[in-house]
Amino acid sequence: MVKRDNPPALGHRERQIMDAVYRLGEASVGDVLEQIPDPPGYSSIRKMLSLLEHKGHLKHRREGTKYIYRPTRSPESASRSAVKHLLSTFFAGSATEAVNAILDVSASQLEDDDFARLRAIIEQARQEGQ
Amino acid sequence: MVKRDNPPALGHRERQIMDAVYRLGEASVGDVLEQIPDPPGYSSIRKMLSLLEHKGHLKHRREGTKYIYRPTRSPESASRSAVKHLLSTFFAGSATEAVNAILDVSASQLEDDDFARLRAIIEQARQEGQ
DNA sequence: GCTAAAATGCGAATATATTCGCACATGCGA
DNA sequence: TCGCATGTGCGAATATATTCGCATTTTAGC
Repeated sequence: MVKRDNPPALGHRERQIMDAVYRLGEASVGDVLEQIPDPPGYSSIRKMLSLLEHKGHLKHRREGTKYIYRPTRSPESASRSAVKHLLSTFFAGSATEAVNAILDVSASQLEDDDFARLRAIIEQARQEGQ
Repeated sequence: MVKRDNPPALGHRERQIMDAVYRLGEASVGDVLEQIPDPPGYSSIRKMLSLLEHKGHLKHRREGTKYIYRPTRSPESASRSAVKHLLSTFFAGSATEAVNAILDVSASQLEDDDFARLRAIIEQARQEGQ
């Protein structure tokens, strides 16, 4: 009844698991399990990981008796996409609005050093952008 | 066979549609349709919207003959969550790293005004954070 | 070599999400 | 008033995602 050509998109758990792996850099089944709130059983995480590998989002290596998974896509690439998506969804593409929102969320935890670093980052971007 | 207590999470299309509505602020079926790449039929979008309303994520009002949907959660609240999630997933919670990534992504489109604004934002955050 | 512990492979049940078609309502111009 | 264009309501088929249990494999120690 329906055509279905496009690459299948990720479900909610799949995204949770991918996020966990990105957060950790690389992860075993147990590592992922610990990252997920209200987690399903060990078996389910395992299944999901191998499914994600099958779909091409993860790869694994063996370490001793267990599998260690990591994303096939680099963190840089993935985060770049996530940032773009965030900007376009909530900030009309405006970098300044997005930065403002980030600082709102985390201003209370920043030290003088961080603000100095931020100024430097902006200055560098200004020079590179021209 | 399985327990199921928790609030059901959003699927891929559901998220796409919520994102579209946030991007637009408010949207009719057709508006959403235009926002989605490789979109399903009009009927499907419609179904999804009413489902999302049923789940409590959207509400609608009537405008002439059509429905206009908007999120029940404020853009501020939703974007704050999205920002936190982005930070923790890709930047180990570091605001400076996140800002750096944003500027990487959009430095080429920024004007002098924007950089001035960024400096002001940082300065303001620095003062508020103390 | 045998056993327990810790992992994986895989089948298969179940829950959810996603898709659409058909019927009905409404507004509008011929 | 009739018929078309544009909308909604809703049922129901289908596709996907999610869950888990059982069998098998592998490692380490006795």
